[in-house]
Amino acid sequence: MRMSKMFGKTLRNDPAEAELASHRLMMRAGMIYQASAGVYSYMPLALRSLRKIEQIIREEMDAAGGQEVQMSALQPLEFWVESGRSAAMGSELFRLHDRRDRPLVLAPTHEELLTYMVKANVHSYRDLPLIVYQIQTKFRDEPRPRGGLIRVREFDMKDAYSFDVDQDGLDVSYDAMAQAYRNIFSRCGLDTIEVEADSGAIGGKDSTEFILVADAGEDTVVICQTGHYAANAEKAVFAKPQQDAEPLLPVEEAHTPGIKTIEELCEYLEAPASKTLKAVFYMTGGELVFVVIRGDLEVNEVKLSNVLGGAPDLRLATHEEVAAHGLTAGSASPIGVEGIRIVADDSIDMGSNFLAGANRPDYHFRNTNHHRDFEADIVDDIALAQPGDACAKCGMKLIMRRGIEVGHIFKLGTRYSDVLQAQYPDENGEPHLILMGCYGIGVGRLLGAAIEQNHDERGMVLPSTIAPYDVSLVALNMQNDSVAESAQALYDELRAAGIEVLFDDRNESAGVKFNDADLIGLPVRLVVSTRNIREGVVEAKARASDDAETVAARDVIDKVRAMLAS
RNA sequence: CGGGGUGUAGCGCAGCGGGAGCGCGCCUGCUUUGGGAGCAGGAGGUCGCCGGUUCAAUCCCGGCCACCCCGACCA
Repeated sequence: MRMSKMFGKTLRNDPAEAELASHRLMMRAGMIYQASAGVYSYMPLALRSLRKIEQIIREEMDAAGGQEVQMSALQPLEFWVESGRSAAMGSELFRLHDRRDRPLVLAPTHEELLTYMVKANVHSYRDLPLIVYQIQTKFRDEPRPRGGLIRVREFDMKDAYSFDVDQDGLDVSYDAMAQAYRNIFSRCGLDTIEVEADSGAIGGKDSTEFILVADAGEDTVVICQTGHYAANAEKAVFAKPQQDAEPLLPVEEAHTPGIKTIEELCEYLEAPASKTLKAVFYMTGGELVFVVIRGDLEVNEVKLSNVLGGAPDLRLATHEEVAAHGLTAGSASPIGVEGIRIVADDSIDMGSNFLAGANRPDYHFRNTNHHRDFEADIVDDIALAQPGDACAKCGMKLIMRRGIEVGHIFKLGTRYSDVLQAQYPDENGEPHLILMGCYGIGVGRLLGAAIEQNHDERGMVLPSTIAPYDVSLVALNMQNDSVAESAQALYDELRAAGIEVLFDDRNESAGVKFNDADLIGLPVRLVVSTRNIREGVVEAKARASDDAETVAARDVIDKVRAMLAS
């Protein structure tokens, strides 16, 4: 490609709107054009990278036995009502009506439609297992798109879906997909970690996220220093500090004037936070939920939502809502509370004789104990892991990192086959529900994440496998006939050798060309100049390196190939 | 949806009750060519939209919209 003709110009100023490096650099390089919040068009440079990423994905999916399809993005709302996800996805689902006023959606993902397609085409256990995948545009009306391609409303995604006769088969498909994912990210030049994850609105049980560690990431992951355990903070478990059991003591009331927080209580009564019970109030679907957790821990709202069976619109209750139920925020405890669901973290059973609110202002109880003094309706792990907590597996300290979720794989089980009645007959003609898995990669997000992980102060430093071209061919002084001729000859020669070249044939100064080459960040830069021609050489430099070297003109192809391979 | 911020030329920004500007980019010509060149000339704007105040509004007031950031939410 001749840069003088390329659609997409570089900018000399950073666009003010872009904060993330990947967003800023893609804007500056003229790779993307924003139409609306979280809606981007891809210019040629970005599209070439995306096509390369797609091709890598396609090869690995095919190698794992996948068959590619393309499904309709426009779907009847009916599919989503039947699966129950119209309600579950709420306003995240783009909805529209056709001219006959029939309700439609722009598909945010394709489990429902593909399940119907499988019902129509899988008639026997002999047709299973089956892995089907698609690479296409999906739509989600995100509450807050951000970060360029990192979080968008219209996006390209690879989704694969597996269909198996039983759990063992699902496990095999899931493991095959996990390995394909490792291959894909590795081939794209990305360092990812695998973490246990919450499955959210997709549903299902086991799920693993592939996270690219980056400060700009939206997700927080919890990692054991040993490397044996890693999980999304939404899901992460940890070893809660144990306390020796004590003989149960009688409840006593303590005067605690003006004391409202755990911190104040601990100071006033000279007790550790782990000897207190904290009351936190949430609202979900109009119901107030009383949450109790040991004072040294915090509530994990995703875990809380899950133990409540998927609490819609879960949020902290306001002081007014708490007061309306006759409770006293700041000195509340579950003792004597009736008619309100009480959800407890299992930490309240780790220890005894806790300090807790007395349900009237300025008083607390000493020596409260679960079962003896109150009974929780649900007891489960609803605690949030914090940096420095102990790993549940080995006891080593957990650390926290920010990361970008580039892939997520789920064991859906019968979540969709049950509600949509996708069955197969076994050898005896007996019907069984098909076991499903689904496996997603955000293609555009992967490009953004790749740039997030591979850039310096001058621009992108793209992995060779996903760079839009292999080589920046920089001709210094195109006005000079010998430079123009020899650059053109090298351009032709490189292309004939199957090397993809972005030829900077513009009539720009050396500085502009070098800076643009650094910005776009192709793996190899070749320089043709009068100086080099005089010596019969071409200068070659890897984008990732500070050092350039000169090579004889006849050795350039071999040199470029070697640099691309390294 | 809550909080904060910004809307003036392609990009970055200044301005201010009465002439719409600067830097970069763009066009023409000449010179220049190893890290964002020089000189000369030039093009480009419903100052986000609607309404109000005023003799007069880009500027003041009100409403709306859009975009960005934090949070909520979310694959």
